[in-house]
Amino acid sequence: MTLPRVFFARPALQVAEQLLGCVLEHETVEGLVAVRLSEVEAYDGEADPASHAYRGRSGRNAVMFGPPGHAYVYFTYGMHFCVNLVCLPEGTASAVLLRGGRVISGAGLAARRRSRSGGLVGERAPGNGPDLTGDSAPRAGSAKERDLARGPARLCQALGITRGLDGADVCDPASPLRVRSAEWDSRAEGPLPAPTISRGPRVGISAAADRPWRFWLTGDPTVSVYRPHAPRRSRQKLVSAPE
DNA sequence: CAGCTGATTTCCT
DNA sequence: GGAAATCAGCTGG
Repeated sequence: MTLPRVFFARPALQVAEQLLGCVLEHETVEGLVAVRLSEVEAYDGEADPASHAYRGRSGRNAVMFGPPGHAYVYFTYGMHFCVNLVCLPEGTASAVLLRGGRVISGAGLAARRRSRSGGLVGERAPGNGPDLTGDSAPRAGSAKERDLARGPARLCQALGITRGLDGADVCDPASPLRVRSAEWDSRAEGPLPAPTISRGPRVGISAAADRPWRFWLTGDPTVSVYRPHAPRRSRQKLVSAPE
């Protein structure tokens, strides 16, 4: 079932841990792709130096200050999208970044989107030329299948998530983008036993890098590799050198 | 396999 | 002006 809004009306740390194993799905005219979440990170809004909301509200992050259970989608590095789910009541800005998962439905469509160069290529009009990449799913257990939604930008690409979905209500079963609870064990009348969860520092951030606010399913191959923040030498300006 | 670099644009200082 | 919650491709060991 679709996760109720009260699920998200809690601190991001709690929501993050319980989102593991839940399923994010996006339905478009192209079809449905569903991803079982294996890796997430909590961001504590204005109290968290690593959060986009740390310096207050802006055009980009406005959705984070809204009601819980909505998607905050941002664009970064000039080419990638990443998706968060907003937590806590309206007026606060915490959220959970979805960093990785396993594609459990629509793997063929996901693979097609992932191989479209760039990932920024706008929605192609239906019938706008043949799709040369084929529509067969990657071989089960292959590296390609594992990498379909491994990493926040790849997850968005596999699901076809762009800025157009910023603000989407993931608690509405009629929404194109929604989140289902982890599989239900009908025999035990409860959620399946939680797999082992690991936690550690968040990936690729410079501020508050010590807070262990990243959660993942222990041993799951669809969890992205940890990478500490690495400052990069700014690129030489492209100007003809004098003399 | 680890490590580095280019791509490319939005956002904030 | 510069860094960014990233990724893919290439290099060298």
